[in-house]
Amino acid sequence: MSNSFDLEDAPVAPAAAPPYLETLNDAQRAAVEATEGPVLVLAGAGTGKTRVLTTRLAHILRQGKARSWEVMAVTFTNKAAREMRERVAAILGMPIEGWWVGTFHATGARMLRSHAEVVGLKPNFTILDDDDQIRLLKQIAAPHHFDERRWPTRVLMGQIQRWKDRGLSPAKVSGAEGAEIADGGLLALYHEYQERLKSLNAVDFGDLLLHCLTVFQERPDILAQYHEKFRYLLVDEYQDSNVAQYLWLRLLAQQRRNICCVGDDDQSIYSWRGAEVGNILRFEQDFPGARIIRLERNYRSTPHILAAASRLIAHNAGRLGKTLWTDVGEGEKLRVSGLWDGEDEARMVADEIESLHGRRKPLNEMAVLVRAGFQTREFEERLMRRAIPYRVIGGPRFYERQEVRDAVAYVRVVAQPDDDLAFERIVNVPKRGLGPATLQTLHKLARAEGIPLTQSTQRLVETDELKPQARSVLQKLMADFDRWRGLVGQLHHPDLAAQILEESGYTAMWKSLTRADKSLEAAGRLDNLKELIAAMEDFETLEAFLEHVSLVMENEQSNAGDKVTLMTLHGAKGLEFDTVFLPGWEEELFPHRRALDEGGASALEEERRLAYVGLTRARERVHISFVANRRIYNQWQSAIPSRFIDELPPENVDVVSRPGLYGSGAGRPGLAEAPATFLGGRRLRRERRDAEWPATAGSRSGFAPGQRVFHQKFGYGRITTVDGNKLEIAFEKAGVKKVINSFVEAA
DNA sequence: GTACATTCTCTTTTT
DNA sequence: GAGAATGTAC
Repeated sequence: MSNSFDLEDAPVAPAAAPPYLETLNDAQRAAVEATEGPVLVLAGAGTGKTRVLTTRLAHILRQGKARSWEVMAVTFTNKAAREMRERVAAILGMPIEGWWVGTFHATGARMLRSHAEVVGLKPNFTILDDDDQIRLLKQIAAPHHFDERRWPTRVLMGQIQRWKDRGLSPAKVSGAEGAEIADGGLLALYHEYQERLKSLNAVDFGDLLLHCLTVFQERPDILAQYHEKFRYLLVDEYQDSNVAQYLWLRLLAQQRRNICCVGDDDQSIYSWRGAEVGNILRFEQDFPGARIIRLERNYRSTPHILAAASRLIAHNAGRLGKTLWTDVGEGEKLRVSGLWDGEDEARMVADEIESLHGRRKPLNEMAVLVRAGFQTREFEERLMRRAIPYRVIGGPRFYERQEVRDAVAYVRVVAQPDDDLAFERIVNVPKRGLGPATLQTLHKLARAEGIPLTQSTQRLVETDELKPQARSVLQKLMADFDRWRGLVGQLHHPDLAAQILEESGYTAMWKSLTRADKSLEAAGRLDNLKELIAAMEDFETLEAFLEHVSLVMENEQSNAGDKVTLMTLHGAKGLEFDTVFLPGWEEELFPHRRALDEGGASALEEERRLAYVGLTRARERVHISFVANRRIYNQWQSAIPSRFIDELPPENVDVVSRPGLYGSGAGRPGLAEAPATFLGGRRLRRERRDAEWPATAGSRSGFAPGQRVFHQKFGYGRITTVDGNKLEIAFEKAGVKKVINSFVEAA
């Protein structure tokens, strides 16, 4: 239908420049007006990226270059997608229908629903969440007897995920690489996992794009339809795209080549999830003749903040390079505080917040940005005690909460009887006296006959295979499900959901928790269930609701009121605040030790980009802090300031370290001058804490103290001493052991 | 066979 | 201080 559409049919473009263009600077305007051909917009932090993106989209529609259903815009978060919709509609002054603006995953799902049969699925396939994935893989892996210690299911899942991120279906994983991991066992598992998903009529998140690639490759005619349909492609946060997303985009863009990617290589912080900075660095090669437009004028931060961020990020190699500038006035220097411990730090932040608030600064304009989620706790406690309102972004998300997932599973079993994973989740919730043995029986029949669990259960209930008690309980449950299914379409779906939760005994289960310490929690859970049911009102059908749940894991919490924001640095990307607190700038925490252990030098650069993201969130004030003593689950550890502190330009920073505390931060001679910060940092660490520290990746032959290793019998550990071919290793589970180096391999 | 209590690990970032 | 894997009591 859209195929018949021609440019000639479009409304004639107005002669004068539309008003929305006039407030843009030259670079921004160029990025908006360069509609034809491939364009890469390198948008530094605070340079008006979203503005350009939305104006460009509005411009394309307003100029009549395409109808709304002929543009596709992809983002990474639902929030970004929503914002894009709203802002474009605002510019154009009308709501826009039928266009493809959404996350990569939602867009992939939308396409895949139309062509599911090409990859052997039915259009109503279910989308598994993380938890389902892990449980499924665990099931599949069980008979293979993987060494749990060496290959925890999470790790296996992670590797499969990474293959998917790289666009590799099981058949495409190279033999060599497949054989590398668990002697090829994982690749076999990957095959099996995909088979199992297909038989469940389910996909995981990675499949949403991976299957699209397969569809495009096997059915050029389908791809051609999309070429015809989409005249313009827009991509947000391109630096975070993975290989699968890149391939997907390239296939879609290859015909018309009207693709515009916006991103900032300095803000690439998702490589651990498969993102490839290479995608943005390589754009020109991928799309010959591409135009590169740099947005370098920063509208957000003071010169001090910009200078500090720029100096810090300059320590990274392999950047495309941008020079951010601003013409706003000086402002305050960054403050770096050294404190005694985490409590001290939280108190300082709370003091500071109170003082700013006393000077009429809104709490909404203050944020505490941490490296890892658990760090928010200390601040929460302190803010609560001071009665300073706050909100925590991230954390346990609404649709990930146990009670919400249980409730959704009930609804899923009703709407999609073949959904084994949902069925399994709730057969024995609330407790119905069904244990592993009974489940085993259900599974056995299902597998033998190749039927879903609901069917095998139905059959077994009619026999004497099960124990009488299990049989009667399941009989009732199956009858309940039948009844509820009969009500689909009859009853308004939120009411049906409420009825299901009531009659299944699920709500009663929480209500019965009357123990003092649990009753508050139970009340919260019941509230969440109510909220879930209320949320269903927004959807036409049960199916539409379930799709939403699968794709939108975000917590749309009410953000009303003046509150301080607490969140991770990752969560803060794209946001801005007048005042930003950056606590926990200590080695091992930031940069995080795990990141360094696993990713070496490139991970260090990513940690640095994370620091850069943190700094550039601030408009007026940045307050960095580190502590000398940090309690990592019941043990006190002494900590040293992050190397990133030494990478800040002294002239833009005020150090307010408490006297007598170890490390005064920026400007310390010796540290700042060390050629490679890595080296400097390490020498320092050696003095302080001897053998516990990780060696950098790439120690030469043999083993070195501090190195992380794996031992067949003892699992993972860290070398403490090396004596010829004898090693002493502190194992994570087995304690300290002496072993011969040939029994050990680098982890 | 199930349900509950006790032990033990491990804590990065998430569409 | 939480989750899972294990052990123990019905």
